[in-house]
Amino acid sequence: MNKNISPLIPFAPVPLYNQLKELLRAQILDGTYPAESRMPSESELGDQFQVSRITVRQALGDLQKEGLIFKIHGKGTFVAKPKAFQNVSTLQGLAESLAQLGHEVINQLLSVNFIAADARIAERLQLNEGDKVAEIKRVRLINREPVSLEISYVPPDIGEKLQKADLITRDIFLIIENDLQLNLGHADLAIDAVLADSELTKALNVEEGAPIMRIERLTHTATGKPIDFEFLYYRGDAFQYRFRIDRQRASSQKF
Amino acid sequence: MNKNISPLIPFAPVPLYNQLKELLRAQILDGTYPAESRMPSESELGDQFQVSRITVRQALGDLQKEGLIFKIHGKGTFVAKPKAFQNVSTLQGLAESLAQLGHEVINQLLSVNFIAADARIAERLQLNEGDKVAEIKRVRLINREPVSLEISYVPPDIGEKLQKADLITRDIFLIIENDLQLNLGHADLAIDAVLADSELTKALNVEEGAPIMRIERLTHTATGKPIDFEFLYYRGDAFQYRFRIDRQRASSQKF
DNA sequence: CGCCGCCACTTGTCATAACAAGTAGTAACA
DNA sequence: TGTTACTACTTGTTATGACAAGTGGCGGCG
Repeated sequence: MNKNISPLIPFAPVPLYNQLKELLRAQILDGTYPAESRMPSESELGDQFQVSRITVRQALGDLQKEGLIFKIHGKGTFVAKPKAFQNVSTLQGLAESLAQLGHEVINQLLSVNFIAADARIAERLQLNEGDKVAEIKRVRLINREPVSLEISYVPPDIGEKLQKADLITRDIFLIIENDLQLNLGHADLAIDAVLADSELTKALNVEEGAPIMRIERLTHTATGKPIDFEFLYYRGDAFQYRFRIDRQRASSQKF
Repeated sequence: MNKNISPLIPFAPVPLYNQLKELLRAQILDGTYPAESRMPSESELGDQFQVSRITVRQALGDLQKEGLIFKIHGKGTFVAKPKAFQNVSTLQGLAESLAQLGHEVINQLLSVNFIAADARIAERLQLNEGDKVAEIKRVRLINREPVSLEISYVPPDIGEKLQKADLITRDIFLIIENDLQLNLGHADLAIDAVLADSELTKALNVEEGAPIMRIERLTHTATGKPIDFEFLYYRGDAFQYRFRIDRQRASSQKF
């Protein structure tokens, strides 16, 4: 019954927080801490492994970056569900194709405003015209060059929580699924091409009238409730390549 | 001449480290700290803005995550070059298409070994057979499911530095370009299909004989020196889609 | 001249401590 | 009964301090 003896070795070549991180990762994967369950508090973990809270936070922070756990201020630390969002991936794929190895991808938060929903937004989110919605504007930078402007409309309660989350480095869907405890279901998309207006010229650093690809995306929860209505504007000249999606052939083909 | 008055406001609704992060980001972008230059040390920044080193490190850590700066242990903190790696992106693109919004992508470090180069590795890296090379094995997990095994061979000096870097959360090309100060040039690739052997079955959690797509990639520095020879093994069933790359057409096309 | 060791400086790790802020349950009060 | 206020818990932020470890320069010694 020596389970309480700390397996963490001080002064080892591996930092304490790394040892703790791997230990906790193993415990999460082997079911010691099941999905959705609350983990011990930071202080408890510190007592248990005889390390300071700073060390615990460093380990937990890394695990959160990996998506294995998530935290809620004032409540605790929880194990994330292994499931992830499946549906829009292939559509987003065509936008993200440039964001590959070696490219830095940064999200820049332009604004978060609470406005009255116009007819179209209200209809999509199943609200009444004039109801308050949160409008989040973000610019995605690849190689420090703006490539897309993303304008999202979400119900005000969701908007407030998103506002407090880390919209710059964390993925918006991860935040919705984990921190907000909502399961995402499907998304409807429409794609067309437009010309850059004044807002787009400023945000994307293109000339007025430049070709812009617009993606309209309405994301639903697993229960079918629309939760996130967005417009994604991509610079046309950021797409040097177009992809055609073919159903899988056997294998072996050269370029 | 009030430039030395700290613009950071304690007790503001925005945390100090966030204010500092944005301030430094602005200074980097406006050229106060040019690319490649060394920034003030953490202690100096702390003195300058009257905050503790922990706060400075939190701000710098976030900026490093964004790829704006990089640190070298014992030397200092440096501004990253805006430039990024261009060439292999489209090739990698076909592998990463699943790793889109809402999918958690984790790199798991299996092993780092220093071994004697066999004939093929030696030839590719322009070494002599039997010379020591570093072998790095990583598994890429998407949605907590293993999808690819990546085996990289690099010269031993590079390998040692990579070993000390954060291979789990940071991109290997970013580390090579920034921390190691090497400019990447082009990459040669070959793609074929193989059957899973015992190592692959274990690493990728597939059955023996399952179809595996293999990508052989030799990455060169800007000066043409081969620096990274890798085998990327992707689960065949992880590729529901195949892409064909076409040169850009004007715009506007439907799916 | 070349090598080695010391020293100053840097980032990395870790402890202790305090208070802010969010959450939730409970007790007191109207 | 309902609402408010308090309290105990959590994570978030920040300070101070210390030592480890990596880098590079400088000086001394062979």
